Amino acid sequence: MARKRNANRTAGTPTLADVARLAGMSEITVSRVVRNQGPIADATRTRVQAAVAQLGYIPNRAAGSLASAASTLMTVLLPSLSNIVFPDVLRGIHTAITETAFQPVIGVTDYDPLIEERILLSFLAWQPAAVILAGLHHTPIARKHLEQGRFRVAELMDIDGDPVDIAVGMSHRQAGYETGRHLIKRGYRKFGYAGHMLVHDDRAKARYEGLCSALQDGGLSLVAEMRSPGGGSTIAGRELLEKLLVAHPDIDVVIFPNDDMAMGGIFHCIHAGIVIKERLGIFGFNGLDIGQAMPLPLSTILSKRFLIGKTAAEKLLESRERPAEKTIINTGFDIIEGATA
Amino acid sequence: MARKRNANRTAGTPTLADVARLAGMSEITVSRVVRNQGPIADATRTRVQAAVAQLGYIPNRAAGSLASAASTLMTVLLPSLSNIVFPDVLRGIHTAITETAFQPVIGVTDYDPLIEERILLSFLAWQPAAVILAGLHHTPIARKHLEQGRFRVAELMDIDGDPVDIAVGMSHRQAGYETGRHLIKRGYRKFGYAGHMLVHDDRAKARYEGLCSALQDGGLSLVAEMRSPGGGSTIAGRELLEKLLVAHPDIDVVIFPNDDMAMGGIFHCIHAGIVIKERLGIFGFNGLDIGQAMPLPLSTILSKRFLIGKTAAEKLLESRERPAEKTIINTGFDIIEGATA
DNA sequence: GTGTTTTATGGTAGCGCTGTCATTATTCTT
DNA sequence: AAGAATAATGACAGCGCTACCATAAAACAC
Repeated sequence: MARKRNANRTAGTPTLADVARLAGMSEITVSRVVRNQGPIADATRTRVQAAVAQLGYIPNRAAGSLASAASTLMTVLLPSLSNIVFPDVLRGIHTAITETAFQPVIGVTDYDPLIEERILLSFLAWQPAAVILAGLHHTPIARKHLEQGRFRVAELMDIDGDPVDIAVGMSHRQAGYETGRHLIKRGYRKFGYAGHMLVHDDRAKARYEGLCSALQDGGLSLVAEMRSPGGGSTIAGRELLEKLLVAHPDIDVVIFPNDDMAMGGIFHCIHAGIVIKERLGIFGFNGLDIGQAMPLPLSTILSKRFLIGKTAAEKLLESRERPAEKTIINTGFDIIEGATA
Repeated sequence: MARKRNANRTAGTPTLADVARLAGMSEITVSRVVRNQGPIADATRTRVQAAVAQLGYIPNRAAGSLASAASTLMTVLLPSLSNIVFPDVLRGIHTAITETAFQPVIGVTDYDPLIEERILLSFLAWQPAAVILAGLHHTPIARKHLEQGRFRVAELMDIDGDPVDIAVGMSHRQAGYETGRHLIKRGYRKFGYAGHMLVHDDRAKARYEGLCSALQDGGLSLVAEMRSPGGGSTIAGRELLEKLLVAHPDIDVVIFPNDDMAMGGIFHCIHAGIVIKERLGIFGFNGLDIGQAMPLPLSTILSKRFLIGKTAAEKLLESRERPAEKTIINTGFDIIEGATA
């Protein structure tokens, strides 16, 4: 009767007790061997491992997490998967944790703090060992949980602000500013901006503001500005630049919020016979490989997405505890001069 | 004494018992309300929900999974994150499950069945509700676990083979074959292939074989073939085409295993002043947006990656049980005529 | 009005593992 | 050689939840 429930559940799936019985050891010893924890005699280890292999034992992590009040899960909340930036970050995270026991659970927030909050709470139900999210801007409730939780927190991409524990990324404001200065130095004077309408893309916004402030410091300002109602795709960039040039034929350089859109801009120029760089400069952001493989390599800023993900995950692995003090890691950025501006 | 352990663990984190006490109900009733399961009087539900909100109760999924021998986790194993194809699939999966209780745990296999096996086993420790992986080719051990596990299985991308439960994808062999037929119809006769050396990319291989067999059926064969030692990037495609043309200047069309490489090929042609389509046809695979945004839209095959992910996840959500019989869903593909071949 | 089903709730016993505290054998000090 | 430290193992309770069975009240059948 007592076994009935078990019979219907696990139906032969071996447990620690089964392994212990076969190896002639206590459960706790088997547990220690499996977790590679505490002092174990070589002979014991060998015997247990043989029993594990023979039974094909797979530890039950739900039971383990419950007993130890900690899991091996790492919550990763990303704004989007359409934008290659975030798969790159995820790849970096994955590279760092691939040889560890950590397993990433991922959520996509669509750049919406409320969705982020909802997903975060649902993921906290697993008592994750760490939480990685993008940006420094979260809802008050999310922020409270991040600060009080029994897990480490890394906030990626952005470092202009006050992190919970660890921030890894770059200053997007500064990147925008440097973009402006670079283009002014190149001799451009009539600046256009071809953006998108992703309201919650705080980082694109910060770059935009940095750009404007560089122009201002140089005695200039944007002479034209448009935003694509769709997302920030290549097609959107292409169509938007066409419109922008109809409305403002006098601009001599256009800044796009990302490389995808900038490449759309290039394609429009090729199509319309506009001489890139001389007649119209084009500048992107991200430093995608494909932009650098073009006949005219795109002028842009290299954001180190893979490095950001990898660094953050490595930092989180360093300790089991929450860090005593906040850390900000600036991975920086590189201006890629390219041939389009 | 008995409380000591608890004190050090959860330190105030409210449990079901706390909610039950506050609401004046039994734990099981609270559990039912939280899970939205079984008949509950409206008044009870309201009272419980108020208590949940007041305490900020977050259910402990580890305990829940242990008790019910089932989790809300969905294991997703992808070959790579560098290739945009898989983030697209993941996006589709995410779209399908975003309003459900499922949470994706992802692993990256690097196209290696042994890594896939290792990650699969480590993820099975969570008793996932479903497993999604790419391709139909797995190690015998992995296959055994997939067949015997208490979860549903979907194998994505490929349908040329024998699935465990559900396969969602397209026939890559057929796609390769159609590519060959299409190009022959277009008048091309001297075929070159510019591939990569990802040994485990079974699908690229299947397309290659389909292509060869179409050529054979048309009384033709590849006159030139090279493989880039690196991955399948745009840069690789650009450099490879240059080399291929040096060795075989007579070819009149080149097929690439993906759009990224094909775009590299286009960039080489633009750079070298080769008239695309007339002098040299170029054909890719995937139908990426960026290829269609180019001045000469890339001739390619649209693989429906997002749809594959979404369909698979939806199918998995349909039932809690393993399906009685195997299902193969062909999402098909579209030839995009483009302007490059 | 009696029997039967349905609705709403609760008691209890685990799920499979690990933290805590003991216990015994072994090695090291001086 | 006696005491102290270390290495190796085990007993046992309990983590927070849900499956299972039971019960009581309400609704329904005839």
